[in-house]
Amino acid sequence: MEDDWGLQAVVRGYNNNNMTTTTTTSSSTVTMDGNGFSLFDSLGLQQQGGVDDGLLCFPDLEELEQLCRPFFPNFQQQQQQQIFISPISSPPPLVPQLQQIQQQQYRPNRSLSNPRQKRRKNQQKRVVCQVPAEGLTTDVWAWRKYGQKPIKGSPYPRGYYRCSSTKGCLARKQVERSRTDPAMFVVTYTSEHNHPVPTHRNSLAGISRSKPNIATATTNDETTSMNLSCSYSSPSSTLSPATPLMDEDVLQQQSKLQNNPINDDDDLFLGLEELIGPMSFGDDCFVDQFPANFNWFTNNNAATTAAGGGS
DNA sequence: CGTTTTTGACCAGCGC
DNA sequence: GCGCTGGTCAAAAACG
Repeated sequence: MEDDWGLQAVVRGYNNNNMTTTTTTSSSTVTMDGNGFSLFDSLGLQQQGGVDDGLLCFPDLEELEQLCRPFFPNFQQQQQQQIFISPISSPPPLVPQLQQIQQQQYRPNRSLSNPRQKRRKNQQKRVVCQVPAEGLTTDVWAWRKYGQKPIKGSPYPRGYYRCSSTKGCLARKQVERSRTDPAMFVVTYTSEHNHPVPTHRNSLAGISRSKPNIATATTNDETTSMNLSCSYSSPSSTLSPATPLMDEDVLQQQSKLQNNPINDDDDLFLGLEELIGPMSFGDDCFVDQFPANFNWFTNNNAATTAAGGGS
């Protein structure tokens, strides 16, 4: 697995350095630049630089605003604000309204009464986040890998993850290395969490299935495994994919993290919950919950203001 | 024992 | 209709 970037047991969020987030609907996409972007500022752009894989901009401001409005009753006011979100926190919460929409549109779980159903691909809404390799870190959600596929046109396979916090949670996450910039990873979220943020990790047993040498824990030459059994508490607890991006520092960092497991996570979880509320992330339109001038900060110390969407 | 990753197989969407 | 492609399932193995 030396080159298997497919996330290991749990993919836990991001460090938001240079993170770019894109919300995609059937017809449009919103790209959020992690360096303090203005969502609406970006709307005028035809194409977001630095975002590969064909990400587009949201062409319809009104559509976006309508999506946002249910989540931001004071939407206009919030456009004047800046909301800081901790790098240890997950992307924004999910809104009930969108949850309903999503559940109506997409029920991929074959275990449900219906046989496997797929929403038409071109109608899927999703959020695409582009994060640096070292930005793939912790997330309040627990993700379980359920598949990996090579993607045509890309030398890197795509890993498929689902939320493992709660049975029946439809949240999905896809992670693949950027084709144009192997140092970056494209994380795509679909569907939504149907449960609050987990406060304990007892459902996450086995997340730290780290192997003695992560750098060797790969199965695919073209992929890199990201060890994500890291603590949430450190702003530097960013784990990059094993190789080839793995460098000495990261390996040491991972080693430390593995030797210093998640004892403190509960406190952090609670802190997160207080900070951001019982958010849900994974619906097609999470990003829509951000106010227009949302800034995604990478500095842990800056993350003191509740992100939009909390309860 | 409960959880995870791995991975081949299956299935549906889509383009031709 | 056919083939390609992407997304998911599920069995087996591994881990704590």
